[in-house]
Amino acid sequence: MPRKSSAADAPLRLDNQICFAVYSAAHAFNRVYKPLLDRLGLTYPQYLVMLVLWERDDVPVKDIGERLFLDSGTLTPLLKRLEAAHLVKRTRSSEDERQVLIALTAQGHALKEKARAVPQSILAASDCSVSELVTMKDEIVALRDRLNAVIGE
Amino acid sequence: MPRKSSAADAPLRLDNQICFAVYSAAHAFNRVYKPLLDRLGLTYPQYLVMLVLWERDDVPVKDIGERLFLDSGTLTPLLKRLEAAHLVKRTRSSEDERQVLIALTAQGHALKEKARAVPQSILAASDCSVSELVTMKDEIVALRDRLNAVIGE
DNA sequence: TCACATTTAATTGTTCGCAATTGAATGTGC
DNA sequence: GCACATTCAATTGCGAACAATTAAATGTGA
Repeated sequence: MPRKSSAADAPLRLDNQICFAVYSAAHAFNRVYKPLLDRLGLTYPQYLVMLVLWERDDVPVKDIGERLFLDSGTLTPLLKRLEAAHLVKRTRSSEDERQVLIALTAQGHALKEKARAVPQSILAASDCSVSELVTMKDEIVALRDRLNAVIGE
Repeated sequence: MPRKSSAADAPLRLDNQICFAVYSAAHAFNRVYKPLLDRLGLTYPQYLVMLVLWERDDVPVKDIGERLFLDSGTLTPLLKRLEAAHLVKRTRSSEDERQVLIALTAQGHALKEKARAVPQSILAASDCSVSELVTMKDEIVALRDRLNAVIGE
C-alpha cells in the first residue's frame, strides 16, 4: 500500500483539476469585486442581475434565470432584496398571471452610472491585456457551453 | 436619455464579463459533477477537501483552507459532515491544542478508489483535448493568482 | 513572570445555489 | 367545454461561502 505519490494518482491531484482552477478563480473574482460592489450596495449575484436589467428592463424572472443559469429558488429571494433596496419593482404580468415582471426603478437606472467604475477596476486587478482576457473569456464560455450541453444530454 | 445599446455600455454588458464566464463555468462544472459525486455521497466542496486529504493526511484545518482558499467558517461545518459520514476523524493536536487535525478513516481512504472514475467522466464531458484543458487551466490559475495578489494589496 | 498580541477553530448571521414540492395560470386534446 | 399536462414563481430544506465575533492556546516583550 504505497502512500507516496504515484503517477496513477495524477488525475486526482488538486492542482491538475481545471474545475478547481475555475472554482477558485470564481472565488477570487468575488473577493476582488466585494469592496467595489459594497459601494453600490450590491452583492456579486445581485450585480449580475442588474447587468441583465441594465441591458433590458421589464422582463420575467425566467428570462433573467436563463441568462444567468439560475432558477427561481435563487432569484426570488434575491429579487425581493433588490426590491427592498428600491432598485427594482416586481409586478405580476397582466397577460400571463404566472409571470412576474422585473422593472428597474429610477434608482435602479441611476445606479448604472456608478457601476461604470467597476469593470475598469477589475481590468486593472486582473493585470492582463484586454485581448488576452477576451480570448480567455471566449475559451471559458465555450467550455461552459460544452458542459451545459452534456447536462441536457 | 438613450435606452438603446451604445458603445459606452460595452464594459457593462454581461457577455463581455470574464468574471461571469468564470462564474457560470463553475456552476456548469458543479452540475456535471453532481450526479458523479452523488454516487460517492459527496458534494463538490467536500470532494475538493477529500482530494486534499488523499494527497496528504493528518493536516490541520488551516492547511486545507490555504489549499482551497476557504476559511474555518466554511470548513468547520463541512468537516463535521464528513465526520458524520465516517470519512474523516477530527482530533485536537496534542502539541498545539488550538489546531484540529483531520485524518482519513479507512472508509475515507477506500473512497479514493471509487473516485478514480470521476476525472475521466469530466474529461469526456468537457469534450476537449487534455492539452487544451491543461493550457486553459494554467491560464485560469495565473489569472486567479494575480487576482489574489491584489486582495493582499 | 506577566501583560499583551497572535494564532486557530468555532460560532453566528446573511446571502447564494439548487433539488423538490406546491399552487396558480395557461395551453392542449378529445 | 373539460380533464390533463405544462409552465411559472414561490416555498422549504440543506449545504456552501464569508464577515464578524468569540474563546482558548500559544508566543513575545518588558
